Amino acid sequence: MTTRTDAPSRREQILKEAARLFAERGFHGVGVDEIGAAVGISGPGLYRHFAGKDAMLAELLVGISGRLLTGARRRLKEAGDGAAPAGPEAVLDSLIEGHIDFALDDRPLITLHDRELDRLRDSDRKLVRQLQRQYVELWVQVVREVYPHLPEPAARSAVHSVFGLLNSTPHLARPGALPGRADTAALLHRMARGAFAAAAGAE
Amino acid sequence: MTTRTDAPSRREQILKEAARLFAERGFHGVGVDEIGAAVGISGPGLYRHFAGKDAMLAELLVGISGRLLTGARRRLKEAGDGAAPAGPEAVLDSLIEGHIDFALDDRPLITLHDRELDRLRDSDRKLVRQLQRQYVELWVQVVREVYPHLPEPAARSAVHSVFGLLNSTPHLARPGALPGRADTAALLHRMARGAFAAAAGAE
DNA sequence: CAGGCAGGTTAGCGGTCGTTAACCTGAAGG
DNA sequence: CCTTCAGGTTAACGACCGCTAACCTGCCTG
Repeated sequence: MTTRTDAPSRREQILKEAARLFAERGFHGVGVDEIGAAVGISGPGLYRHFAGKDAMLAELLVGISGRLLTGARRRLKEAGDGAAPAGPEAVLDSLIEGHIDFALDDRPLITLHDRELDRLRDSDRKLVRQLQRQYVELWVQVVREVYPHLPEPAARSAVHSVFGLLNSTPHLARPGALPGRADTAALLHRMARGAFAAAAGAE
Repeated sequence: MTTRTDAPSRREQILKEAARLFAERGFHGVGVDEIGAAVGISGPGLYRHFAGKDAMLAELLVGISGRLLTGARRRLKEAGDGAAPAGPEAVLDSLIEGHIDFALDDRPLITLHDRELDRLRDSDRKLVRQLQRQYVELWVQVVREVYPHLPEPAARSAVHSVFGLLNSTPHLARPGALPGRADTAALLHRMARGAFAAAAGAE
């Protein structure tokens, strides 16, 4: 059978370029003509695929938040399966690894994720915030299993701060001039664990 | 003599409100009429104080980068003075403390600092980037004094990541619902030190 | 008291931008 | 072969926005 699931399908092509442009110059800083030009069509042709410029941003942000959350849930469940369920430390490592993969592979989306949220319609913004909140709470629970005496507010602050740390990848040198992906991922992972440990240390 | 250095001087008032609005809705998302309204005058009255909207953003970003850098240099020098010069660990703590103070006191500026840089004229952008680079290099040097066996590229990445961690404060709950300023500062400080230690740990 | 100037005001211009309207075209289907 | 339709095109509209022009006004100063 010839089902080609890898077809980039124009729609996804548009979303990818739009994400890049929005991340580079901000939502209001990019015109629809530019987005069209980036995929080889021009201006209003985009309206055959999306209801409007807002709809592109909405689909991007909902998609990001959703994928982050479902990925985290999958990792949590996988850790719980198996004959010997993994300890909370392994689950935390898995969450960190997943977030790093995302931050390294989809830099533009990471940038958009906490930058253009306020440009959404109320309903979309609520949805995205809800997904984000669930993602955070999932992390908070795991962190508190690893460090049981860390109070919940401190754990939540720590999670947000570690997100800030992991999401700093867009600032880490433009092309591949830096120490290779694997090394960067390892460094970020170590720092995240170190930050959590220190958060739980003196409190 | 009657020199009142505390006069909020309209100009600073405008800058403060502009910073808040830019941080909330993005540079392109805010109109000059809104900025004017925020300080009680309306629209074009701003042009008595600034050459244009771009000039406000430029002054904000140059000001931030400059204050961060001069603050860090001052702390470095103060540590070197005195009969018993402070060790590198104390200097690093001082840098972290200064950055946290800034992040907690000027949230809108922190947000603008790495978000709207590309909206500047070439000359201003170069200046800001140069100031930022010097600030980063200053941190890198101090970090490498504390952890001498940490290679420079890793140290630079670690510094950027810690900035991401410290600059996450805008995401930490809107009003003062969270655990008080001092506790937040202490938590961030601990996490930053833990992250650096972990960065130097396995490499 | 005259004059200048700092610091406002409103009206309006010129450009840009998101969106719609109207039209075109090539490929698939009966 | 005719129709249909997905996926484009260009033209143009309406709104908005940054900025300028022209004018006003109270305060300081000689």
